[in-house]
Amino acid sequence: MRILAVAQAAGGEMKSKRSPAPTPGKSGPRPRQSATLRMVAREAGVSASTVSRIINGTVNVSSGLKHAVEAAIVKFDFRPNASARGLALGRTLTIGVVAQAIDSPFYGEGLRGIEACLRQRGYAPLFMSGNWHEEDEERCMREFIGRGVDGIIVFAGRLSDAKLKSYAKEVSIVVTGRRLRAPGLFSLQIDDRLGAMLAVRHLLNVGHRKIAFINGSENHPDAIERFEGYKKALQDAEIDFDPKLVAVGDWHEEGGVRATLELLDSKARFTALFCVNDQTAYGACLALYRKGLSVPGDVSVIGFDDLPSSAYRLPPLTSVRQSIGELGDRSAQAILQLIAGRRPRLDPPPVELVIRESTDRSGRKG
Amino acid sequence: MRILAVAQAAGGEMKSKRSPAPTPGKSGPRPRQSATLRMVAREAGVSASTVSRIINGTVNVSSGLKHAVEAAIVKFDFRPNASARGLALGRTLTIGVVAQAIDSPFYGEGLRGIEACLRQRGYAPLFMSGNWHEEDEERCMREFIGRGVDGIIVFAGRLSDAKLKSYAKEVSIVVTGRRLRAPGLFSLQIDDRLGAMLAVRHLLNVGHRKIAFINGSENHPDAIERFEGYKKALQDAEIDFDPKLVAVGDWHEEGGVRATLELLDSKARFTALFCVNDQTAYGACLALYRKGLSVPGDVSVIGFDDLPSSAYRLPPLTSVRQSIGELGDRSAQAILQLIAGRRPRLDPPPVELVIRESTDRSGRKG
DNA sequence: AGGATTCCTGAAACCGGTTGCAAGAAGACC
DNA sequence: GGTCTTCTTGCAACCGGTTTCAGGAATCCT
Repeated sequence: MRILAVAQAAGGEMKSKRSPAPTPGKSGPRPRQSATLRMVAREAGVSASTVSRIINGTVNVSSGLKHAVEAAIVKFDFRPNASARGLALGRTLTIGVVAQAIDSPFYGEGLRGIEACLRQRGYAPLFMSGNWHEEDEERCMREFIGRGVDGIIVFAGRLSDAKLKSYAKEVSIVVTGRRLRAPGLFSLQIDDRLGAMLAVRHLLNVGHRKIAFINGSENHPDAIERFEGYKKALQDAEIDFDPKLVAVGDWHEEGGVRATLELLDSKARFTALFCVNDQTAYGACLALYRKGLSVPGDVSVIGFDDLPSSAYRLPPLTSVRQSIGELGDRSAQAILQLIAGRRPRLDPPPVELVIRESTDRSGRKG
Repeated sequence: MRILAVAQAAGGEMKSKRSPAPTPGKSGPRPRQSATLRMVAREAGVSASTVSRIINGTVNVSSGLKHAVEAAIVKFDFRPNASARGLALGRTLTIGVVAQAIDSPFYGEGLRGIEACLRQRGYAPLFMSGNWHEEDEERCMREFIGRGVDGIIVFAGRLSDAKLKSYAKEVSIVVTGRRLRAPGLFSLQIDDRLGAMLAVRHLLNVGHRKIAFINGSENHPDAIERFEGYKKALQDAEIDFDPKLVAVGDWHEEGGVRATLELLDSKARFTALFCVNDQTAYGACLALYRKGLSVPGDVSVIGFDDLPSSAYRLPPLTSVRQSIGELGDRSAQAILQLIAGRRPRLDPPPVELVIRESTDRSGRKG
């Protein structure tokens, strides 16, 4: 009799004291009665632990039971509850990703790389945008930590180094776009300086001497590095740096338009224009077009990033390729290694010049 | 004595039988000893339930305890464990989002709208890409359900209606890009047909009679609707539909290039070109340029989507604006309403023509 | 003042997987 | 056949919040 009672209790037919409604919504969502581990166990006539072990392959189980359990799993279309598993394991198989904007060819490509790599390993990315505000980024970080992500990738973020190091005490972090060393943290940086030098050297090689530069925001690390590269390449060619040939945009098309108009309105003369990124170059081309100048006839234009659509611009844009997708992929690899307790040994993807049709021999205005 | 023992056990100072290592990795990740509810409770000298109630504002708590608890929360920088909460509540405050590609101006904009709306309500989006494969999308759906997302947004997906309806039995679903009714499912569709008609009517208004069309994939619902709109507008203008003026691309720039070259190589003559989306139009412009044709001098080109960068093309592209960000925002609203058990009553954002410089009066070849 | 409410708070039972421990079964060996 | 291993398997105790239930205090009523 007692045994029967126990079996009944274990059977789960018994009513729980708690309200059985899964969610207490007003008119209430649909039932959503997904199968649980114990239901599968009962169906297969084994204990919950056995089912768990079969699913995870933790230890050997006799093939008879195995088949029965597998049949039950299929029958119920059972999928383990991720929250429960996360709670028990202390891992969520989720990686937080902070980007500045999801809609942006630049970030989009990086996120694709991250997602592809993570998914392959059973992880999923949780994305949030920082919207170019440090406070927003910080909110993302706290949200991620609260959600118990296993690691965080900060893709070209603005958080201060100190803040990042501090967060790295709580969770593994990979950050791109800066060089930073700290326990639990790994950084992956494209060689922006070299990329900028490649761009300017190319312009020099085809005969340009008056090369203007449109920067992104002035204090952004990437911007600083690219500006440095620009100056260094000029210096190597023994050309004096002229501050009047520099304007500041905003990393977007609109800033490129504005900065280009500024340059054209100033007395400064130039035959080539190096833009801090492709979107800025798009704006620059439009501004030049509006002023009746042709690219590359009157002014050669070169960008940085080599966004997918740059190959389809009119004219196709010469640019410095930094494989952002690849950078995303490596960031993902790095975070997984970091989580596994290993020290990542990964180089950032290389930069290379992609010559298309927006740059040409020094034009008539030279 | 017994009481003491109990207090000790509740105190948590006692060693657990289980391994205390949070994660059994090889050299082991960092400790990650985040505070728990009970630690906070002990610090404040109250029970765990009281802390939980204060955090959630479930019921009133005397202000003395409240202050003590709040101080303890700050002291430990306590953030409730999302897995545990998800397990207890049966909700994860996470919405799965299936898109075809994260890197794509089109999807990017939609995802931004979704994220902005969800975040505001305390939800976070879990993104996965379907990569234009139905099997991939299905994998996403299963993954999401396994992770216990509270709802899923399928952004312009390929899953069959039947599959979607079936998934909708397990979880709330919002799908864009098709018209579909089912319990637990809500669909939001841009009026593609009308958009296409607006585009073609504009071309007709400025005098074009030979209007070619480049489609996306032939069987995609959006493509079908836009094609229908194209034919309807021609019919309204009493112009015979000519299948030789239709080519098929792939929604991307490359397909636009190929299809345009096909059209040019065929004997068919046309003075205007309506492309199924902006990316296709970008490719078309490049192909025309390669063939020495000017836009809009020789051929007028019009796109669909009005991607942000279309305003910065050379020439700036005339397009049909469908506010994809807005569509994302409304999808997010809809899924939250669905989850709350309410029936969403939302219209898709309107389509409108944005006239720029890639379309002009019928050219010389007319 | 005494009894009936109402309010606050803690103990304990969940949510659904995972896993240490030990008992029982099966196989190995003398 | 008996003893020692080695496997397989179930029980129960976790993971960390949430919530029901009930006890005790405070408040209200006549």
